Amino acid sequence: MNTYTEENYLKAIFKYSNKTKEGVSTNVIADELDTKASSVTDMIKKLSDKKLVIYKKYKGVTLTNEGRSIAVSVIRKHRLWEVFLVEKLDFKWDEVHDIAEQLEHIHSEELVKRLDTFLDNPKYDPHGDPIPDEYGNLQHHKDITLSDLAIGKKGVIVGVKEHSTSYLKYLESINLVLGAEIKVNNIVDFDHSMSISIGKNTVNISNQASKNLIVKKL
Amino acid sequence: MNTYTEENYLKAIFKYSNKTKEGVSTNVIADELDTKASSVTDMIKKLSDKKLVIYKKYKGVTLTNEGRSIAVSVIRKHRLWEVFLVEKLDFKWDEVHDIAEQLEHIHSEELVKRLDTFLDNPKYDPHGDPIPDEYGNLQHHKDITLSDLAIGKKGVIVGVKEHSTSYLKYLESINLVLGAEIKVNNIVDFDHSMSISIGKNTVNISNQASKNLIVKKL
DNA sequence: AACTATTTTTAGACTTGCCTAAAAATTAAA
DNA sequence: TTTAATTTTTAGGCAAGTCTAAAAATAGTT
Repeated sequence: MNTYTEENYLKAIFKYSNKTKEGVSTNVIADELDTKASSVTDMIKKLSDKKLVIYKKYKGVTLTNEGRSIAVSVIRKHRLWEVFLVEKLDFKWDEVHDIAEQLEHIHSEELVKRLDTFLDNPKYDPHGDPIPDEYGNLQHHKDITLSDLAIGKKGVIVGVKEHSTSYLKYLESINLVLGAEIKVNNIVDFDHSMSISIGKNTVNISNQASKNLIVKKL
Repeated sequence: MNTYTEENYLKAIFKYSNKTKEGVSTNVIADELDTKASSVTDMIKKLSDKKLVIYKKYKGVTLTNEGRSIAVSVIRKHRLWEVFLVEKLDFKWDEVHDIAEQLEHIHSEELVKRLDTFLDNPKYDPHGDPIPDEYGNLQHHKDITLSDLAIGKKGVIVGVKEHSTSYLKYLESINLVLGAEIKVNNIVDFDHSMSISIGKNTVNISNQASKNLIVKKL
C-alpha cells in the first residue's frame, strides 16, 4: 500500500514522462508538486527502493511498469470520480478538481469497479480526458487544437489542455463546452487570435485560449 | 483544517463521551484507535492547543463544542457514504465500513450537501445508525434490544450495535435484516438464548447476538 | 578547454505521529 | 492509612516528509 504522497509523486512523474526515454528531472517534479528539489530527491530514493521508479543520480527518473500502473490507476480514479461529481452530483466542470484530488487516493479496487459500472463505463472525464481502463490502458487524444484549424474549417470541441477554474469558466460563458461545434471564420496574423462561430454566435478568442482547446476536425 | 489522524481521535473521544461529565481516559482512546496511551496523551495536548478538547492531566478528556462539531460531521460523512455504497453501488452492509472509514475524511462541505441530496436525505445508515443532520443534531435510538423483549412480544429490527463482518453476515444469513419483523417464541433461562420467528422461519440465537440487535416494539 | 551558470544532491534540522521504558499520580486493598 | 496495583504522563527516540544551505555534478559559453 502506498501513501497519499507517494501516489502524488508517481502521478507527477507519469505526467512528465514522454515517449523518449529521458528521465523526469527533480526540478520539474518539485514544480508540479509545489515542493523543493531536495525533497524530491529524498522521495525518489524511497520510490526507487520500492522498485516503483528507476533512478540514476543527476539523470532524472522514470517509472517502472509497476510505478506506471499505480500512477495510471490513480488517474483512473481521479477521472471516474470527476464524472461522478459532474454527472451525479451536478457539479460544474470547473469545481471538481480539488475534490477528485482527494477521492483519487481512496483504496478499494471493488469501489472503483462498481463506480465505473454505476457511471456506465465512461470513456472520458468532464474535461474530455480519456479514462484509463481497468487494465491500465490509456489512449491519448490526437493532439489537434483549435489553434491548428485553418480559416473556414469546422470542428468539435473534445477536450481542454488547461484545467484552471478561470479558463473553464470563461469557456462555459461563451458556450465553448465539450461537444460544441465550431467554425473558424478568421485568424489575425499578428497575434493568431481567432474569430469563430459557435452555433449562431460569433466570438473572438486569443491564441492562448485556442491553443488549449482540443478539437476533432469535421 | 484537521488531519485524518486528528479527526479519528475526535471521533473516538465522541464515541466514548457519555452524558455524565466524566472525561474519556487515554487508555480507552488508545484501545479504540489501536495505539498506545502515551501517543494519546501527545495528541490530546495538540487537540487541546487547538481548543478542540478540554484536558486536565489524569482526568481524561472531553470535547469542546467545536471538537464535537467536527466529530459529528465526520460521523455524518461516514454514514452518508455508507448509504451511497449500499444504495447506489450495491455493496452489502458488511462490506462498507473500511471504505467509509476513508471517505469520511474527504473535505468538502459542498460535496456532503450534494451527496445528502443525491441520496434523498437519508435518516439512517445501512446499519440503522442515525445520520446527524447538517447542523450536527444527532438523535440516538431508544436502546431497546432484542434481548429485552419478553416471550410472545413482537418487534422490528431497526439497528445493530456491533458492526463486525461476521456478525452482519450471520444476521443476513438468517434474514435478520433491518425492517424484519420478529416474534419471541421462547427464552432459555440458563443462557438467555432465544427462539424467534422471522416471517415463516424460526431460529435460535444466542444472548450475545440478541443483545446487539436494536428493535422497536410492535 | 576552462570558466560560469544551472541543476541536482547531500547534510543537517524540523514537525507529526508514533513507540518503549521509566516516573508520577491515582485508585484499590489490606 | 499505608502499601500495592493500575493508570497516566514524561522522556527520549524513530520514520516520514519537508525545509535551507552548502557541496557536487552537469551543461553552457566563450
